[in-house]
Amino acid sequence: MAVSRASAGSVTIEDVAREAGVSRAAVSKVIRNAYGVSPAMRERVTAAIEKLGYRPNISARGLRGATFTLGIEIPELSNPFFPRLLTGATAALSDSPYQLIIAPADPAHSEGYRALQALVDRQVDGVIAVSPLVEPDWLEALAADVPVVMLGRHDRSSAYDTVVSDDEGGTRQVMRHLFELGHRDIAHLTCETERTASGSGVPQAIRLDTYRAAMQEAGFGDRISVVRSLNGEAECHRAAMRLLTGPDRPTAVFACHDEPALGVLHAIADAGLTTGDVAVVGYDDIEIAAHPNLSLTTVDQDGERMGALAVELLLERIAGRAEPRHEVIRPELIVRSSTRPPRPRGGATRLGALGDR
Amino acid sequence: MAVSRASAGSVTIEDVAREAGVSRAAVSKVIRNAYGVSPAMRERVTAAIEKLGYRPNISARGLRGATFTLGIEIPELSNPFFPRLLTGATAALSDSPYQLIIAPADPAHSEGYRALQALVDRQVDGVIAVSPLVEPDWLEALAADVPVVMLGRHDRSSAYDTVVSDDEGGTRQVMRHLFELGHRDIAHLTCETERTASGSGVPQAIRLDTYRAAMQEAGFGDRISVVRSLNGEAECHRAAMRLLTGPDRPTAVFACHDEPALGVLHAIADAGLTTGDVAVVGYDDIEIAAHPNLSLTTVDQDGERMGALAVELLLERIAGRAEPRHEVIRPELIVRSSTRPPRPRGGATRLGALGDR
DNA sequence: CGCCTCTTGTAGATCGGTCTACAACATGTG
DNA sequence: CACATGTTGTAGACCGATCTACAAGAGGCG
Repeated sequence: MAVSRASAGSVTIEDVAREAGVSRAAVSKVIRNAYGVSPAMRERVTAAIEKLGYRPNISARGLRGATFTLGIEIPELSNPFFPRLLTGATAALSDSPYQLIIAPADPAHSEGYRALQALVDRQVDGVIAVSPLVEPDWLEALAADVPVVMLGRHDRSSAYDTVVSDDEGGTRQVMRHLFELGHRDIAHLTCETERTASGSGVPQAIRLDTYRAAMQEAGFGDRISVVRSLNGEAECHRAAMRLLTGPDRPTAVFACHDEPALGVLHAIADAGLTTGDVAVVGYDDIEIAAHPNLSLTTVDQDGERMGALAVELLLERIAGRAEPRHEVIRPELIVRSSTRPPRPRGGATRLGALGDR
Repeated sequence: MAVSRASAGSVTIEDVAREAGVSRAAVSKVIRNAYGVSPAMRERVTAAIEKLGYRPNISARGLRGATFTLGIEIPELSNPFFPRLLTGATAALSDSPYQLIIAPADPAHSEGYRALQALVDRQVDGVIAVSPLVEPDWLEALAADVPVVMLGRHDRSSAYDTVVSDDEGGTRQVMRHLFELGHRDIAHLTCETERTASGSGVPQAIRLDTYRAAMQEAGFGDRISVVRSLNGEAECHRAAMRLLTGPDRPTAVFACHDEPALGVLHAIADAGLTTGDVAVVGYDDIEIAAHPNLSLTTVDQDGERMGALAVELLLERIAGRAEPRHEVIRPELIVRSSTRPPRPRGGATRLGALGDR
């Protein structure tokens, strides 16, 4: 283990300077790779640092210069999509001097606000925000203080950069796939209303709007069926159960992301049905979706890429870029066995009807 | 939103003091709730803080006093068990002045070391370490600097507290359950060797040792079969495939945690078998294990409780406790449909053999 | 040789808080 | 009334770095 002795009590820059027989400023220059250092001095200072196991105190550093810390704020880590973002972000930083720290957004408190504030209070050099619910205005004010990259929301601002997936495109792929299989009674399972206000820029809102538009355009406007549910597997399961045992059982359910989709699969099993009876599509392509026992058709968002891209943009901002950048990732439909053609129920007329579109 | 304007440029304690017409020290006293503040002064200072939207700079604070920040280091967030810890820890802090920050352990770098160092460098008031692989000595040195709680490893030290699950007890429950169902050819799927060295205190090592002991004690010592695999679903799947298609197919597989167990279920499906042919047991009870399409028998570790307990111990340490505390959580076997009695294969003799134990 | 420039190193202010020591004043007590 | 005690507020050192301004010395050039 070539790991330095755990910060050894507290060796300060003063100690290093004494050991090397130079001034504090000299040591500072060496560790910052600043101008005005002779090879001889660098040598001696480096040796002293090594010998004493010196590590700069980031708090002290933060008072004047950079902390080499990037903060990322994440809601509900229980959703397996978010760790994908983190994996990408961490990997993108692995050879840089920057360290990523994560602040979990406690849902009990005002969602992302507290966590983002906490990061800024700690003098991070930049923040990545994943919270879908913080107000754009507030975020803009934040961006005046510190570089900000917003992940996964579609509103644009010149104050901060964004990385989003093309949610409309992804949803279009889902709907086309279901239409091509012959589905027309397609329900959409999404979150409670406040999160999906049209125009809010939240991915779920765009998926919902696109679902509606696609149904309209395909001539199935009268079959639009939107079911809302609170977060959590149990809640989604309950909502799905109502949907499946209700009077107008759809032949396919498109869930706003994979977790509710798994809840639908759960309900399908409980209702004694199979995905042959009711097709299911999710969104995100979380790892477990590929498991043969679930085999969920879904949309891959490449969270790793999004995380890495967010870090990249943030580092550019820190390096001085002022013009905003807004990156869009192309999602990809992954077809698995949870989507099959609808079973003919009331005769073959329906399939025929689709044929003459 | 009663959220203060995003740190508003940078209002310092100086500004607040001027606004309230008092000294910096007075403001400091108010925000720290220190002794020697009259109600009148408190009033004026509080008003000034409110008016200016002042937020203390944590870096500056860290230079002398506390940062009210707890750090937790987590390996591989992709494993859904770890978010459970975080949920518990976050919830335990939701009404305290402390903020949790997470440092992901980049597997590319020397696992937990870098992340733990990063936290200490940032002057956290205490750290929770989840890394199973950092050396106890190193951790002890760390604990000399800052309060430490080690989560999930069984070695004890007087320098730091620990929170662990009773892995031996959990494994005993698993083995008893399998024996009672009639299984004797039970294989154990675990991680690569370095992680499971006996006596290392790593949970996987204890589960392995207990598996071996239980098999011996039941008289099946000659049927002990340990399969090793790297981390990751794909790797586990491959290892499981070898096991299932090999000459001595076991009737049950006990995996060291849920992710490899899901890999085994995957392999079982691929091999055209069912859990009627090969029973599967996992460990951790991650959320998806309860899904009817998987229905994995596993051991619940109550990660939320462990996380909350770790925070509790850490706060005690910070408050001054010096004697170590070592908490043990009792795990609980959750029986689902992935474990059924073995199918009689070579006649009924085997079941008979079990009977005369 | 005198002057100019470039390199190398240092002194000391500064960042925004905390905390100790102490001054000023009020109150209680013999 | 003199003195001890308690309360309330302030001044200023201090934490550990960064960073500006500048001094000292080396080398180049007419």
